[in-house]
Amino acid sequence: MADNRHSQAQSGEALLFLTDEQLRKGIEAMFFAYRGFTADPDRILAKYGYGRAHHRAIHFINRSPGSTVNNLLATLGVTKQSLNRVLRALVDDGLVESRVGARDRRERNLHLTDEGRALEAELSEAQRKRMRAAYRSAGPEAVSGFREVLEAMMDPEQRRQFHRMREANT
Amino acid sequence: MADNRHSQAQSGEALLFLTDEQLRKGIEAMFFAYRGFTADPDRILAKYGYGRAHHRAIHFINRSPGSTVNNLLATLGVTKQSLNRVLRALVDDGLVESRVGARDRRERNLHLTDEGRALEAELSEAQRKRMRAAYRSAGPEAVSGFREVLEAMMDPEQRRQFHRMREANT
DNA sequence: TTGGAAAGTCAACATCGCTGACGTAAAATT
DNA sequence: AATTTTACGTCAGCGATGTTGACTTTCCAA
Repeated sequence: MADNRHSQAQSGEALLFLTDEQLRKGIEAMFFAYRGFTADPDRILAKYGYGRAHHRAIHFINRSPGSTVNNLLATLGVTKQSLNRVLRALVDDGLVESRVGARDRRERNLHLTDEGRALEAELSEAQRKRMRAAYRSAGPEAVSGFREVLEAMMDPEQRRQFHRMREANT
Repeated sequence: MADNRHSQAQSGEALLFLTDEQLRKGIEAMFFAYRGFTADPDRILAKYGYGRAHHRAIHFINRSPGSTVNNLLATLGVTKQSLNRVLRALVDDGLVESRVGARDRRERNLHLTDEGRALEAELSEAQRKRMRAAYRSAGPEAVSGFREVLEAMMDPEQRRQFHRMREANT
């Protein structure tokens, strides 16, 4: 139960990366890396009195300008009450604009203001800087593998969201 | 500012993975993948009325049995007050044992009880199952790249913790 | 023997998830 | 035209998890 005994017996080296010990190291790597991943934005957000929830909202509004609240809800995977609290703060502070939908007036189309874009840029640059350094040090092939494994770790629903994001490029 | 214009000019394809767009995709992949990464444990923890903080404590106590509270604090990167609340719940519920240190009686050596080990196994198996599936689908070379990039993303302090963990194997 | 480290505790607070309930407006359906 | 559904906003309350600050107890070591 503690160790994956198949790996050695079944096909030797080829499956060594599937031992329980290797999997545990992967789990721990995710834990520590995610801490690094959020560290820089967290420091910036603290300056403005925001949290990670605000960052995520800002990120995806910037990513898909004009998107509706419901879309954002699905992307973020939180309740509307939770998102509303965050969104209200951003709108009140003038970082996000909420426009009544043209086609369907029940909908609200979300956009970043200039001020919102400025914060997005600050957050994004810090995060990209770390990613760039990690990518550069690991090299293109490692990056490709990194992306493959991450994608395989997502739930199907999350993977759909992830790919939908790819199409939403301007 | 919006796009990394060097990449094409400087050395063509070789640096395409460092465009801002590629970096953004990496950032989003981390976000969505981490959600998948924690989804299974979260469901299990909810059954017992625990959260992620309990999971992390259980994981690292299992990983380094007999470790002190201070060690755990450094690994988890939280305050002792925050950890204490979690640890107290686990001790009260009989999942963790806190033994007075033999050499230094101020210290507390933390161990999982049989019940604690049972929950650890349940959580760990769920998480490893997902990792195993992701690793298998991506292949050994991808896994190697995955690990390289994750490690490069950590803060130096976190990387030290990460490697220290490697040595702590029984 | 006294200073300080390690651990525990209490209080208060903030972020950010959640559920439940309710209201309004607009679109869709019957 | 009346009803139902959808989209959004909001209030109230709760829970997990992080924080700072202050204080006590224990006990090693200079």
